[in-house]
Formats: sequence, structure tokens, C-alpha cells
Amino acid sequence: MDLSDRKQKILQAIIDEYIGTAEPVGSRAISKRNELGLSSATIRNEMADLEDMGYLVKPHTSAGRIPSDIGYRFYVNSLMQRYQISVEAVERLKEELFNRVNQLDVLIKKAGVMASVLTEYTTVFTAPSLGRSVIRKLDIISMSGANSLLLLVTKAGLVKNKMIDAAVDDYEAAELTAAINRVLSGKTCDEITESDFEEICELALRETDIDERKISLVIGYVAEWIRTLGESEVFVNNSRAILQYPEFSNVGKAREMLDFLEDKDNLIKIMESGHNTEGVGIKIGAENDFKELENTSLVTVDYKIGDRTLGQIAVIGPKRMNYAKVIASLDLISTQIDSILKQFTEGEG
Amino acid sequence: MDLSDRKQKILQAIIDEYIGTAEPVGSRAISKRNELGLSSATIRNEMADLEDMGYLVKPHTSAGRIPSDIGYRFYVNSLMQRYQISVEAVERLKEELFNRVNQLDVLIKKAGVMASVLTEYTTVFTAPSLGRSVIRKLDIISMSGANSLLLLVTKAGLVKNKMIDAAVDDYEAAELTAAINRVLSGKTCDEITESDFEEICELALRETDIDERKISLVIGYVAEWIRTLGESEVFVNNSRAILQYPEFSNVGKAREMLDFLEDKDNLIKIMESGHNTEGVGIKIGAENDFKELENTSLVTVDYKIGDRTLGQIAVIGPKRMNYAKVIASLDLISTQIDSILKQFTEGEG
DNA sequence: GTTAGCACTCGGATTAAGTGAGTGCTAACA
DNA sequence: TGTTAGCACTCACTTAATCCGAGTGCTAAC
Repeated sequence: MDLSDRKQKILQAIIDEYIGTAEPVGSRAISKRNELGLSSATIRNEMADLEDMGYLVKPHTSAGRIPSDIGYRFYVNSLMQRYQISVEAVERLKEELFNRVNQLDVLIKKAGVMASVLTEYTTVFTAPSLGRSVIRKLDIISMSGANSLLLLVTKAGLVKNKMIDAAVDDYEAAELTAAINRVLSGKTCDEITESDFEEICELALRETDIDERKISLVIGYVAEWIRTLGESEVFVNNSRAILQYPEFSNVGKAREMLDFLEDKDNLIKIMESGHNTEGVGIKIGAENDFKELENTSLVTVDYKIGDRTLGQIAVIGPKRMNYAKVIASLDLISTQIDSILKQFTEGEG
Repeated sequence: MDLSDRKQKILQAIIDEYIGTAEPVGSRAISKRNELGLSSATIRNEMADLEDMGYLVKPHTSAGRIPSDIGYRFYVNSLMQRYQISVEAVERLKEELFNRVNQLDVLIKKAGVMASVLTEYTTVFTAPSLGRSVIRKLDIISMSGANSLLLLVTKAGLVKNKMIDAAVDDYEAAELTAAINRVLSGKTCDEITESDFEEICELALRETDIDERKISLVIGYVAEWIRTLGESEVFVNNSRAILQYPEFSNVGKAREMLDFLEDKDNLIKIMESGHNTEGVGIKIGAENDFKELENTSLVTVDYKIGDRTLGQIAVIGPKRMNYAKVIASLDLISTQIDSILKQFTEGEG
């Protein structure tokens, strides 16, 4: 099961080569690199061994070899060199993320875009989960007219709003806002229960002279809204990147993949499946739960506030992706988000 | 220049056929339809005439004919049959648009999606222009912490928010909100000038006891924000639809097109160029200002509130698109938006 | 253990021939 | 005079045959 040092070097050379060219690599190409000082015949023998052991695969008899999923896995776990992201790229990322971004959803959206810019692959990210976000403030805002506006701000700086079909005047808005915040402020959406809303209604009924029907109408809207806010949202960036790679050079395959990426339910499942890993998670080819992804690899990272996970950012690319670069990029982005959020929330009570 | 009745019928038959099959159509195919009772030889003669007149084009000697841009133009202007959208589709659209949508941006987004669902083509739409929207209310909301939230609601139901790096307490928020609304409420963003903000500052300074520096800080943020809000935003739906059509069966072409659709500046220009038309505007092939669109057609429609244009919805598809259906769909959607917005704003003062 | 040499494999490119949809023209017909 | 049948011709596309070369596995010599 163990690989000799030489076999490892050869495997690494093959994978490095294949990642660059997307062509099956032959013994001669490796020999010519002259890093190992071995003839093609020797390499050929070693390659045959590596194939027997399952690390390499031949597309057909007279082609070179390409890495198997197991080969990639070994590469990722043991062989891969650390990738150093250029100072300029880091600077650009910092500037992009820090620059006047003080709303969490905007920050994450930018982070998702930057991930696809850095890696040149398709990225998927989930919007910050409201279920796990702590409510800072929930306002009802009176509009002159037949409706009013609900406004929710979380501690991490996420802002959501919703127009409702209920007219409230300034007094009612202020009183209801106060009642709501006395009960909900500091809770996460997941923690809020039916009885919280009952409590709000009682509070409003007892301490204000707002019409009971109006209270229950408005609080009903709030309750319904909070429920829907818990639902996950996913976004895809740069999905057309897959057209760049020879793996998808036929339109049919490409379209299948794009269709797959369009289906939010799939994406949510993917993101959930990537979630149970520490730091950067990698799924190679058939390791993915979806058949549609059997020719791609998925690299995911969580973003969190403190130790509360808010969502994930993922990169989807061909199995022969530049793992080192992708991992370094996601790592960088997640630490940046972390430090921004820390700074962003520490002023708060 | 005039086309005989028979020539028109033949041209129509050719275009109808070509729209369906995407294959050059030959004289025999038209003859076999048996609508005209003419032999293929006769049709052949007429087709030769139509080619001389510029309505048809031959890809090569021994292929059938395809319509030229001029041919399509004549078809669209004079030949095309009215398309009747199915009752179910209309119902679905109404339900989708009316159902609990009371924010303009959400409504337009849904309309854009529905346009691509109905037509099965790529759609582009501009977000409602804030520059031309009348401000209903601009609120400053106090957050417990180092920042506060700006909230803008337009008469048509567009909601925008922005976190700013300035702490205000409830008193300051209420007073500043009042001052701002006394000056800005009822104006469109385009109408607001520098002196409006000066007026707000004076007002706040004279009638409240808020610190002068804080007033100018906050109002400065508001001014800056309002300026940026004037910028156009465009969105693309279902861009992968282009992969469906044989015109883009090679990945290179498809990618070029997708890249083009990704560039928001292009899209803004496209939408602007489509704008100066009444009702539904159609640009066929080379009629478009962009070389990238020379093999596509663009159908645009404005959506407006009263007589104030807020933005556009456009369909981009192959030149052999089903014009009748696309036009009918956009027409339907724009009238629906119109009636919703009418109903939506008529309650207001 | 390493390597040179060689027969063998097989996908991809190249070429050649065949196919068929379509055209344009001509001559006959109503 | 308009319509049509007939026929030679064109040309993209398909299929088959051939060639080419990168790559392999195996063997024998170093």
C-alpha cells in the first residue's frame, strides 16, 4: 500500500502535468522533465505499478495515463505543494472586501465573486443563514398608505426588509417595534417560537392602546416572515467558467452541468454535504453525492461568526483543478471574512 | 419593391418553416406543404426572385434558403400572425406576479424570470431606475452600535437600504428623518440637488439640537448614497438558454456570447439602445449596435408607472426566434406590470 | 535495477468516394 | 404567358480506408 519515494515523485509529476495540459501524460514526457534522471522505460515500469495500485488510469491502451480519484486524493492529502497567493492578489481581495462593505450579505456576495476571480472556477455560496443569526433589531416602519415595511437587522449586519399589507401610523409603529424588540432582540431566528409572538401580542395589548385586531394582523405578518427567512438561499458565480475546460467541450455536457447548477435544491444539498468538515473540505469526483458531479471536484469552506457557522463558499471545477490554488484562495477568503466580521461586531453589546 | 401576394405567402412559409427547423428550406419542402398548390419548380423561380430582392439568402449553392435580416424584418412588420398566449399561461403569470408581491424590485425580477419561462429565451432586465422614482420616505434608523441604517422607499414600492458608519440615537434618527423627508419626500432622485442637502442641514441645525458635525456627517452619507442609487442595474436570466440553439452549438461561440452577456456595461447600452421605441421594440441581427449580437435578435419593452419609464425587459434569442410569441409575451407582461403598479400606487397620496 | 530496442495498439487526422438535397435552366404544356 | 416536368450540376455531409504517431509492454543486454 505504501508508495516508494520514487513512485510518489512520479505520481506527483504526472498529476502536475495533467493539471496543466488536460492530456493523458506518457512516460516519455515525465522522463524528459529530467527531474528524476530516469529513462522512459523505467518510468513506464513504475507507471504500470501505479496503475495496478489504483492511482492511475489509462483512457485506452495507447494513451498516456491520467490520475484516478484515488490518485487525486493521494495528491491532495500528501503530495501537493502549498500555493502562495501573490501579495497583489491578497491586497486586492482585502481592498475589495473591506472597502465600505458593512452589510453581511454584500460582503459574502463579494467574497463569492472574488473566489471565482481568484480561482477562475465556478463558485457557489449560501447566503448567511438567518436561522443562526442573532437579531439586533426588528423595526416596523409606517408608510403613508395602505402598507408598511418590516425591517430586520442582525448583529452581523444582515439587513432584510419586507412590505406588508397593513397600515400603521407612527405611534403604532413605534410601540409595536418596541414590543417586538423587547422579546426578539438578541435571539436567533431559529430560537424564536410561537409563544414569543404570543408574548409580543400580550405586551402590545397590555401596554399600548392599539387595536387588538391590528396587533395580531401585524405580528402575524412578522411571524410568517421570520419563518420564511430561515430558508436557505444559494447563489452561483461564473457558471460559464465550465465552458473553458476541455472536459465540457461538447455543448450537451456543458448544458447538463449548467442545468444542474441552476437547480437551487441540488446546490443546497451540495453545500450541506460539504459542511461537516473542518477548514477546507474537498470532494473528488465520485466522492461527491451527485452523479452529475462525478467528473468534477468540489472544495468548500465555511464562513462563521465566532464559532457559529453562517454559510459556505464552494468552488466547483474539473477534477484536474489546481487544488493548491483553490485551497489557498478559499482559506484566505475565509480568514478575511472572519477578521472582518470580528471587527464588525466587536463594537456591539 | 412590392411583393406580390404569392411571394409574400412563400416568404412567410419559408420563414415559418425555418423558425421551426433551423435548417435551410428548399423549394420542395414548401411545395409539399400544399398550401399554395404550386410545384417546386414554380416556388424555385419565386425563391430566386426573393433572393434577388434581398429577402432570402443561400448559405451555399446546393442548400435551401434562409431569411436575410431584411426578410425577417418584412416578416415581423407585415407577415407575422398574431400569437395567442394560452389562458393557462396567462393565469400562471398573473398568479406569479400578483401573489404577495408588493415590492417593485421583486415584481420586476419575477417578471423577468417569467419572460424567460414563457419564451424559453434569455432575458435581460434593468432594475427600476431610482433616478426616475418618486421618494416616498427616507428613514434613518438607529442601531445600537457604531453604525446606523438608511432606508429609502419609493412611491412605487422599491426599497433600498444602506448601512452607514455613523452612530445616531433614537432622537437624532427621528429628527433627521423628519428633516430629510420634509425636503426630499415627493421628489425623484434625479431632481435632488446639492442645495436640497444644504437645506436639510440648515433645517436640522435650526430646529434640533443635534451636533452640527454629526448632521453633516449623516447627511453627507445620505447625499453620497442617493448619488450612487441613480446608477443602472441590469440582470440576466436563463443565459444558458442560448446553448439550446444550433446557432451556438460550438462551445467557442457560446462562450463568447455568455461572456458578452456577463458584461453589465454592454447590457446597459443594449437596453438604452432599445429604449427609444413605443411598445415592443425589435432589433434584428445587424440592426443591433453590437457586433456580438449580429446573429441574434433583441425584443425589448419598457415598463412604466403612469407615463414615467422605469426600466426595460428584453428577450435575446436567435434571429429565427418565434417573434410572434416573444412579442405577445412581453406585451402581456408589460400590461400586467402596468396594471399592478396602477393598483399598487393608487392608494397613495 | 536500469535501459535500449522493438513489436504492437489504437485514437485521431487525412483522404477518397459516394450520397442526396437542392438549384438553375430548358423545353413542353395549358 | 405562367406553370411544370425533367435533367445536369453543385456541394456539404457521410462513410470507409488509410496513414500516422504517441504511447505501451515486453525482452534482452548492460
